[in-house]
Amino acid sequence: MPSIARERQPSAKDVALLAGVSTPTVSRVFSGSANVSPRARRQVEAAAQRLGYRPNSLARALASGRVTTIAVISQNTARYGNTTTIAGIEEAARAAGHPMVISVLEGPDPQDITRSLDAVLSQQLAGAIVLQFDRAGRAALQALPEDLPVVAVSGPNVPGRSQAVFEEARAGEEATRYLLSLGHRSVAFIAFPSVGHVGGRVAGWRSALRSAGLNVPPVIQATWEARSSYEIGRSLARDPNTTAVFCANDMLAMGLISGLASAGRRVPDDISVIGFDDEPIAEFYLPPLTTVYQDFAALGRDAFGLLKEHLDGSTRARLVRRTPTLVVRGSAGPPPG
Amino acid sequence: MPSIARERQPSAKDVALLAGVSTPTVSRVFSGSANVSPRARRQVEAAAQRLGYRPNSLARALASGRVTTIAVISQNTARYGNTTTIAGIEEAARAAGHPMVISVLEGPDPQDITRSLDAVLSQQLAGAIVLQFDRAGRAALQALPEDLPVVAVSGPNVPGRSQAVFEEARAGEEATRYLLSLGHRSVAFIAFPSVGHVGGRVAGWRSALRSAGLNVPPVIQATWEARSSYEIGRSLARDPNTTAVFCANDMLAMGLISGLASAGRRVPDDISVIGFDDEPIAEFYLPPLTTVYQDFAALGRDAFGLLKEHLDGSTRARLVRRTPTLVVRGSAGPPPG
DNA sequence: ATGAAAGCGCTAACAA
DNA sequence: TTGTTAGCGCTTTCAT
Repeated sequence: MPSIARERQPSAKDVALLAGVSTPTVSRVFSGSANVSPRARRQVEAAAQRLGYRPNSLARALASGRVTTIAVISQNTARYGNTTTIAGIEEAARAAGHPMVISVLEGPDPQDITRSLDAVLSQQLAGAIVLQFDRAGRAALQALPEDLPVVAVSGPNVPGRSQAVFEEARAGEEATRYLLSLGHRSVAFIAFPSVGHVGGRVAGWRSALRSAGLNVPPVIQATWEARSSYEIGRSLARDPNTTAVFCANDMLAMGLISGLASAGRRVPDDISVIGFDDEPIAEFYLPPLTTVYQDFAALGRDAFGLLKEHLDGSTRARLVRRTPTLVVRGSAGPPPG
Repeated sequence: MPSIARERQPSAKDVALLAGVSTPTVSRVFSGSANVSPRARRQVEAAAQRLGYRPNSLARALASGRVTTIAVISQNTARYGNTTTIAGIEEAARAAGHPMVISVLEGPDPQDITRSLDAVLSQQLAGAIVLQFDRAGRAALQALPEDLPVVAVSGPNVPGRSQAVFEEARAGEEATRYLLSLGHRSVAFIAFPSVGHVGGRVAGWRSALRSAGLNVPPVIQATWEARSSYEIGRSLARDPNTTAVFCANDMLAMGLISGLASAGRRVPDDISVIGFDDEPIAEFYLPPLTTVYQDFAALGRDAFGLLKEHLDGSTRARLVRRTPTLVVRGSAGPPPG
């Protein structure tokens, strides 16, 4: 465990000495206590300024038992949804004065989880936000101490914990119905790896198909990589029965369209494709992607808001929902012929 | 500054009591000291296990004066390059046992910088990595204490500090020469907002044009948003003289192509476009984007490696370079006619 | 190899 | 309003 010792920073004692007061007074000034004479306050502030004093937050947390650091626990931080959600959390946390550490889970195995969590828990957290976009998130959620304030983001329901989610099922239904309304007789679904439950998007797709009295075809399984749906596109190109595909996210939708194109099939003329997420690039894809917008940054802010309620003493688990919205652009149209 | 008090966690004292040893012995066991009898070690480990003891890293850092947390300082965390670089840093830091906090700069104004930095510096950092993809990074770099181990990533040269960079100029030159070799008589350049110095990509573009004895047209200024290059595309569509465009990143390239398409101009038939970064989607864009690959994750790992050298005692500032590589796909071809 | 004592920089409880 | 004293949970001497 490496580290280096650096030039000593000024302490409250140094400031106290220079200001001609005691350390607790310095402490009072910096913790915003009212009970300080204007004179003492002035002197302390001047001294602190001169020395470049900054309270040591470690010592502070240790002495007071109050800790403000929150952790964001996630398996992948680079994918669009994760990234944007984390940025939303960070923004809200920063505004509320909470430092944020990021803890990346190496995988869904119990050992990985335990190791990652041990590392972050030794840090004395005020609370944690767990991203359940991946499978590891679920496992982590269960391994976290009961009495630690925790909020889950997305994923399956977590009894007893606050949670911020999108109403994916509704959106999935809407997207599927939209495709149906265009005249398609069936809609295929391409899924990314399951998060350990029936995702809302799939559920919505199924239910829309069923309410329309249609058969529910088997889910087409992809990975998280656009390449996987590219390959799927190449084989789907040979299947004249498939006229509409609903993809679990934009990356898969774009990979699919690209694969389709490489096999000579055009979107939306030959086949319609809908994505999910509305990544910034979706609007500028060719064709512009019809997709479902989700405000990930707001989801992240929601999550922090929920955590904050617990930090402020609430013990009630709350569920906050956000509604994704269908964005109609150019990748879906009527079936050919 | 909110926070909550939770159930007391077991301390070294509790473990010591249960194990029938003193606290220092517990400390020795957990800090991997050799001078512990096998018997004591066993008892301590058993007791710790039973109590679920985890050393308090705050107290540890405070008592030892050794601190391991590193900070990543950046203005934007959501853009592709930033995200991926941060993931690379995180990966390397995690492997080396260093917790990582993320500190987002609100803007390039001195007050913003000071505020953000104060918050993160009060946390007793072992070191920091500053992302200079944005302007704020530069300012932050200068505001950081001299004696804090710091490494800069990308951006202009920083005397006295270690730095991990891409050889952008070389790559920019190569991309431009490639366009020229296709038969284009000139190449336009679309830039994102300047980071306060002449970016390597622009420099490379200029130098390639000059060596070919060509005029250097004015840089076309865009924002970070694809929409801005989309608009540029719409107006460029009316200009028959422009047959090749080099974009400072893939987002701008895709926005441009989309804008061009909306005005009826096709890529690469009517006009050639090259991007920079090779985002995962670039390969699946239509047309597949010819671009310059940069291994951001490796850049992040490089940066941490550099920081680690300083944490291990080195005071020598080192520069680590990585070579981007041209990836030829379908968005650039010979000029029309 | 181990324990007693001191101290990291701060805040809390109390007294004045 | 202010200072004194004690203590947060750990590590570090320094004895033994």
